[in-house]
Amino acid sequence: MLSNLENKYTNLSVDCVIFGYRNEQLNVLLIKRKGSENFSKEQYALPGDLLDKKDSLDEAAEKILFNLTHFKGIYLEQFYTFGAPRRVSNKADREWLKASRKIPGERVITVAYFALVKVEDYSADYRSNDGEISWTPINEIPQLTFDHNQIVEKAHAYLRANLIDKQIGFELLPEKFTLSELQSFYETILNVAYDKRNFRKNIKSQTFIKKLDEKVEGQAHRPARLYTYEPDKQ
Amino acid sequence: MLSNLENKYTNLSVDCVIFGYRNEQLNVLLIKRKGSENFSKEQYALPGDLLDKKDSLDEAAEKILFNLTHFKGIYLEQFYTFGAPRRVSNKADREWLKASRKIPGERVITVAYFALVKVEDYSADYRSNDGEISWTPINEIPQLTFDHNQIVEKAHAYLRANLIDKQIGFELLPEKFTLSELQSFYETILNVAYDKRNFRKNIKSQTFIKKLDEKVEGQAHRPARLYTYEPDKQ
DNA sequence: AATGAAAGTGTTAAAAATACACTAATACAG
DNA sequence: CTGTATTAGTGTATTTTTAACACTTTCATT
Repeated sequence: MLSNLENKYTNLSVDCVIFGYRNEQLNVLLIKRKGSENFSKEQYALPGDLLDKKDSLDEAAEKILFNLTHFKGIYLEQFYTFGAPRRVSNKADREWLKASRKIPGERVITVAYFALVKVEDYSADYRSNDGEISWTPINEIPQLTFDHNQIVEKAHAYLRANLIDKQIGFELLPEKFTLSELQSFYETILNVAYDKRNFRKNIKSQTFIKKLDEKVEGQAHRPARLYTYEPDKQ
Repeated sequence: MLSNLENKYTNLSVDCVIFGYRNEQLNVLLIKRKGSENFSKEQYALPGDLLDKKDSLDEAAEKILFNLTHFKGIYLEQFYTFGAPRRVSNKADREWLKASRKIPGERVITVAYFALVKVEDYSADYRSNDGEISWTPINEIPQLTFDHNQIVEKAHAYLRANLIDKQIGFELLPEKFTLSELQSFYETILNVAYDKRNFRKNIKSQTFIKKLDEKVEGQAHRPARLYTYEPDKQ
């Protein structure tokens, strides 16, 4: 089910770094490409596609995301455009390009997007046309095709830099969370440690975090109160 | 002296929002296009060009900047890529494209850069191939071609958001400045007011602002001490 | 010598950030 | 049903940072 080349730019693509939080770790969605006739080794890549001539950049990113997750309305933001002339340089990358719908040899400029999904909402059943997709902890990311490692790195830096100010962390957390979970989440992603009482004092001063009348059940210790994120309207 | 079309992408350009600080105001460098045969009204635009197939994005931006200012080593940063399919939509823009080296009708995606120059270093004698260039106060920017107004707006927001944290303000100020100038500079760009004593106390606690043994001369009042910016090495 | 004009300076109060240790609620094992 | 293990939840005192506020100094000009 290859795309019609005529409708696509051959030198412009959109790639997505899709973050999810699971098992107390930040994860990235990667595609495992199957080996081709000419090139049998497996390779990992970011989900992406050549830009359709009809689409805006945002639309292209939304489509990539929808094709993988069948979700709409996910947090999505453009963060950087990569275009070194020798992006497509190594042999394996060229082989794969030859075997796929892209034109080998030409330099491709890619507009990189940054998506945040709540993994528990996400059904991992979907497969990309390009291969299997899987969550990979950010610290265990293998060598990726092209300059995708560099793209992930920049996305990661962007996430950290904006996690608190832009309140985007809540796009990664489930609807309902305990304060311990929230603290551990920030600590993991920012690689810092917070004092429990100060953290909670701080959270309680923020109007956009609402205490619910619900508690976690079924744990062999004191049940934790649940909270939810409600962005301030105005 | 039109560029050779064969060496350029027809659907990818780089545009620069070049900021300067003069007359106590933030200014942007604009190009005034002369009217063409078919279209006589003057138009203003950001400096930019189609991407050369050999250049990286950063190199392309450097070239645009060098052609205008004959300076190298200027602060330059990519900040966003614009690519709505209908970017090139209005009649005037199409006329100009037809009259210039670009291909009319095709959608152009532009990678926007953000440059900061010290205007007193900059010789305004140079002319672009596209027309006269001139500093324009940010509050007096006319309607620009394509979506350039939107690009300027986003660059402006980016400048404000990063002015203090990234210490980029010093790229706009002269080498030596007084604390009153520095205060007024921040107040102008951020549209805030600072208390003089608190501002100075704050500045003096920052290691990267060095007091010089020099004072401003020739003013009919107490001469102000000069300071300079020295980024912390490490 | 007097005037005008901007430069320069310190203290106090309020707010925010930090450090720190015990009690409470539940499931489970015995 | 009692005790234990485990995580949730809570308050106060100290330090640091930010904010408010008005007068004196230094020069050029008349």
